[in-house]
Amino acid sequence: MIDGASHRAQTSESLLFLTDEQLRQGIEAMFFAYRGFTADPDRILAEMDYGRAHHRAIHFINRAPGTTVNNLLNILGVTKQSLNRVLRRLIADGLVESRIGTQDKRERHLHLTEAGSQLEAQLSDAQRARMRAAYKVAGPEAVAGFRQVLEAMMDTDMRGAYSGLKDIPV
Amino acid sequence: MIDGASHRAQTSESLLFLTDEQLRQGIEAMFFAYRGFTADPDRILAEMDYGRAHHRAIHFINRAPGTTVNNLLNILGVTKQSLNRVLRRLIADGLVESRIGTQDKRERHLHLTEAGSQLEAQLSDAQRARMRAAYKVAGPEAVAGFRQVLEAMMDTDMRGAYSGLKDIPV
DNA sequence: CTTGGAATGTCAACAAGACTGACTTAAAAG
DNA sequence: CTTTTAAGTCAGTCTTGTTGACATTCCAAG
Repeated sequence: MIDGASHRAQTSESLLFLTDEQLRQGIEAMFFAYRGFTADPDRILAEMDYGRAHHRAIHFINRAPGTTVNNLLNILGVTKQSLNRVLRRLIADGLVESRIGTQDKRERHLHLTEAGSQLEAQLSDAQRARMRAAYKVAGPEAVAGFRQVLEAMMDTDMRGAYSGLKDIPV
Repeated sequence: MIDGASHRAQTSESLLFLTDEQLRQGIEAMFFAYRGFTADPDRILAEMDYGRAHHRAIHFINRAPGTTVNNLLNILGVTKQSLNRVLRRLIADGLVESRIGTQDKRERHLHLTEAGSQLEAQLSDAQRARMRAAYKVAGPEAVAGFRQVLEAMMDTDMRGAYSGLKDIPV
């Protein structure tokens, strides 16, 4: 710090976006936006008696085909028992296929079936549509900022999980 | 549209941020960030056997003291039975006070007690701390973009609900 | 080779928090 | 006086999270 004046100027001007009021608005914006974010897939899922948990499983299986149950567990941050109930139903309904690992027979490798892929496409089309509309309205600069804040907000071990990776290292 | 060339330029250059891959990354960033967003309050709540539902009620009662049950219902987007279960407990535990309306005696106006305010402060301090850290890392420009995208992503009837209003008109 | 521990996955039971539907009470509005 | 509105309650269901107990499989140390 070179002098007190520059510090004061920084606190009173360029750091205005860090006031409690600004933060409260950000918190509420996050709450309402997340509701919008899930609203469209939720409607589709409700029609076929699935929930958000099924969506999350389908999404990440599509994203990383052949992923193991354990890997999925770490990404989703739930217990294996909780995930297992969801997977059991998806497998029974013919949306997901569980293949016993060839090298390690304890592992189950998960893949979407044709029907599973179709539902995945339907769900992510809906979710992308809203995201695309929001991005379009806000513009590329805003999108860059959006992504920066989200990245800084998540737990550090999740930082890289969504970028461009084939395998999700958690 | 003036000519095909300018249209092509727009699609291939300035709209690169609207690719499916970009959107997928945004979707996953939203998922992971929301988990971070709720993680700190969740830990505090778990210690006293409360859940996210209690947090939401406490947050919005603090935000709009004297709000009616019906108003809260519209903000939270749950059924009155669901909200009632949460409010009953908060009132029994002495965190929330329910005052019969003076003008319209059918209405119940909700206020935080001293103990309720203390918990609210504890929860929002934790949540603001993470938000503040993220804002600080990303910087004011990014924050502006973050807010723009979130606003565009929420349902239109929720747009104004979090800005600077005393009463939340839903 | 065997055995014990670690990893993986399954089954059962329970709790929170959402939902619907039916109903009551009290007060306001017509 | 009748209807509508605001709030609350009771009962039952569903999703999705939790623990605990258990089976299977792999691997490494003895």
